[in-house]
Amino acid sequence: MKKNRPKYKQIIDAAVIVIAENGYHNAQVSKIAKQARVADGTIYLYFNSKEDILISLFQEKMGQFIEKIEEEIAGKEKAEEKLYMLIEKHFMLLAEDHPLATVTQLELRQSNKELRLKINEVLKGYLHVVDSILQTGIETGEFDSKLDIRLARQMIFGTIDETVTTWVMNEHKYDLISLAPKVHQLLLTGCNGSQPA
Amino acid sequence: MKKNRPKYKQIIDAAVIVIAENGYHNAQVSKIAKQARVADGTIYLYFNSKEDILISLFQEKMGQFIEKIEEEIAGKEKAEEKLYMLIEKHFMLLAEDHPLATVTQLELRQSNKELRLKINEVLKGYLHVVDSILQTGIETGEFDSKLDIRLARQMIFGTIDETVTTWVMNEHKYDLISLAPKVHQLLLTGCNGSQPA
Amino acid sequence: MKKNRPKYKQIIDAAVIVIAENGYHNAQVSKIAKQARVADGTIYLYFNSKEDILISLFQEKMGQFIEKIEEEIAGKEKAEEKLYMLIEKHFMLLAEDHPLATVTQLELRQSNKELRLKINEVLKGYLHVVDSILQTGIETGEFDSKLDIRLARQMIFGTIDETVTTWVMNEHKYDLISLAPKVHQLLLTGCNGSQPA
Amino acid sequence: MKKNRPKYKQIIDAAVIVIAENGYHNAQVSKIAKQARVADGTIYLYFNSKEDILISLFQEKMGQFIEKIEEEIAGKEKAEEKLYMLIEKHFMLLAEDHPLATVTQLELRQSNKELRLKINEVLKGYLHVVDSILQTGIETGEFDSKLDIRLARQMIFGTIDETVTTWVMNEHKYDLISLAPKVHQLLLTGCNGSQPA
DNA sequence: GATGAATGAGGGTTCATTCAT
DNA sequence: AATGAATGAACCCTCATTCAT
Repeated sequence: MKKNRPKYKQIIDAAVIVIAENGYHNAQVSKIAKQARVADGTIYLYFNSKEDILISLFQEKMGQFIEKIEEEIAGKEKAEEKLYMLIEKHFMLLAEDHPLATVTQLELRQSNKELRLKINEVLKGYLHVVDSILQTGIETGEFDSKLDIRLARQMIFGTIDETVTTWVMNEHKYDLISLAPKVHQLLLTGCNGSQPA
Repeated sequence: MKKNRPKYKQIIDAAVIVIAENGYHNAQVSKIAKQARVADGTIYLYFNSKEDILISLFQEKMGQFIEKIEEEIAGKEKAEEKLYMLIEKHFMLLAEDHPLATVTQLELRQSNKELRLKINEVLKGYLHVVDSILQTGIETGEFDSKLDIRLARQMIFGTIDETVTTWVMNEHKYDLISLAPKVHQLLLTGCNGSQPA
Repeated sequence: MKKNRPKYKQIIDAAVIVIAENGYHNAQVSKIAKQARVADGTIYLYFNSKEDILISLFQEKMGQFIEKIEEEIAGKEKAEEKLYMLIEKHFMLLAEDHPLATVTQLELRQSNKELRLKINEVLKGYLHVVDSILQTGIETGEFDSKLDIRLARQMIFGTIDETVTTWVMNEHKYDLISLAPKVHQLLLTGCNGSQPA
Repeated sequence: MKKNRPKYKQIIDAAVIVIAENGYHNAQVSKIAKQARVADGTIYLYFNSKEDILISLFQEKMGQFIEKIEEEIAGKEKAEEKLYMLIEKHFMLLAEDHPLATVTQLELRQSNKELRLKINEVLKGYLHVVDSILQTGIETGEFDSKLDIRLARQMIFGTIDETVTTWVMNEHKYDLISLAPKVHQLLLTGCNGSQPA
């Protein structure tokens, strides 16, 4: 299995650094190879194409990302708490890895439509987590039973994503994690609907 | 003034179509010229560079976009109504111009960081409109006075944007405009906070 | 006759200035037109092509150049004096028109082989003047009767030309005209051969 | 070291041939690559730009040129003999490589001012050789002690250069080398001044 | 497995020239 | 005669990918 060989991760980590430092359009394969301390040709022993590196990067990183969030959420019972953990962990994981945040929020979005569709495939895992939180909330009666799950999911993802992107655009110059409570509050009331608290 | 000559708009409209059909990275200047029925060199009588076409495209289209929304909003008094018009008009304008929707939601985001920063400059006009709605709502007592305007703005823009992007990603195959009431409802309760209605 | 219409000279003078200021490769037709205060298209009422401007420029300027030198020389009897006037006048005419000097010594030499051959055609007029001086010198006994006229001519032209080019390369920062006596002395002894003075 | 790999010389030799055959302005990189039997991109593994090819070409060829002349001169004691060897070797080296002669005398002079300045840098090596001959001549008493070295150097270089250029312009149709004795004679008396031989 | 030299297709831009007004 | 907007051919360079070693 190629994914278990040390150079596989080595190349992906190199790609994150190179893209964060140089931008998507200046992240040539040869730069990634140099950063990973392998020969250009070696890249192609582990990946089929440059695009494959980027998809794998996203899968690998987003996979860990979702796993960690799921662990965090599993321990909570109420949807409200789960939502809070989702937001906080999301912010934390990106706040502690600036290059990754830059790559996922800005650089990887410069890829072509085809690649973005594949990335969206990976994102579905994240959206399932959001859905399950909403489902829990409806079952526990925390959320309005008439809540449109698809729209609520778009609101939650859209708001969190926009918040992180704005933070990255502002060059990480304020504290992202401390925004979690307010974002949580905003989204929560959105999901509550007009029902009494 | 170059912007008033017919070929200026002709080229921008051609650019929207070519980018929508071929994707950002396959939108060669020569293709845009052919679509606009002008010679390649003519492009450079109206624009300084390919990037300049894209920035102008965004400014031109987004400028009209914001203008139309502002007209719509001006007639309403309550923040709630203004917010509704913002969402509905936003959806309508993009629903009636699929190529433009594809270009603004997917393709133009593939541009490099520098171009994206310029695009953000243009977007500020939109965000000001959102801010003024929020301000109105706080003044009329419709919204929670402790509302964090920056976060609320990010929620509103993030949600609307994500909703449109998802619709585009799904190849416009369901009706976007009819989502307006529910999105409105979601965002409204988010802004209301826990105060009684 | 096109050459007598005022715009003809106007364009040629503009060309000299534009080439001197911008260099041969940055002397676009549109720049020359702007400098001459005519429309781009007007150029082509007076010249067949850009190359034609350059050839005409050289013919016009070099024609006057040779005329002036011939006038100066006609008044002298001895070859030695004629040679001195040739050198001094050559230096003077270029020293008093720096843009022309830059254009003829540096910029016009960047033209293609074909143009250079045409320029050489024009130069023949100058070389005939040199030849006639040499002829005079041989007839008066001032110069060695076994002198190879072609080589002597190349020495005279080559030395004068190289001296001017070096002066232009050094940005005209020393006095060219005052070099005339020494250059004259050098060339004269070269022509004298080993015969007693 | 790139300069020692076989393709480096291969490309430079191809450039000489392509420029000689097509002229400076028709010597596209792709033509040079084809002549050198390498891919276009390979050129850029050895040179930074097209201009870099030309500078390297001149340095490489002129470097060998000067070296060979120096070897020849070192064996002679009298300035007169050294001068003769300079002229003869200069003529010989160009007479036996027509493409190189065409390139150095005609084509490379069409380059822009910046490139020409770099070429002049290389030419200084040649001029130093001329200077050292003049110095020798003054020390041995062969040349007039009041000789202006700068002007004499310009005469020598200008005469030789003009002689070669004229020969190239006439498509090498007469024998260049056999002109050496007469050119030598001309330049020698120029340097002798009026002193007795 | 690993290397890195070699490949070659692809595109934004310039500018001499034309021609309808 | 004069204009200047429009034309479109031409070219240097980059970089993802390959393959002989």
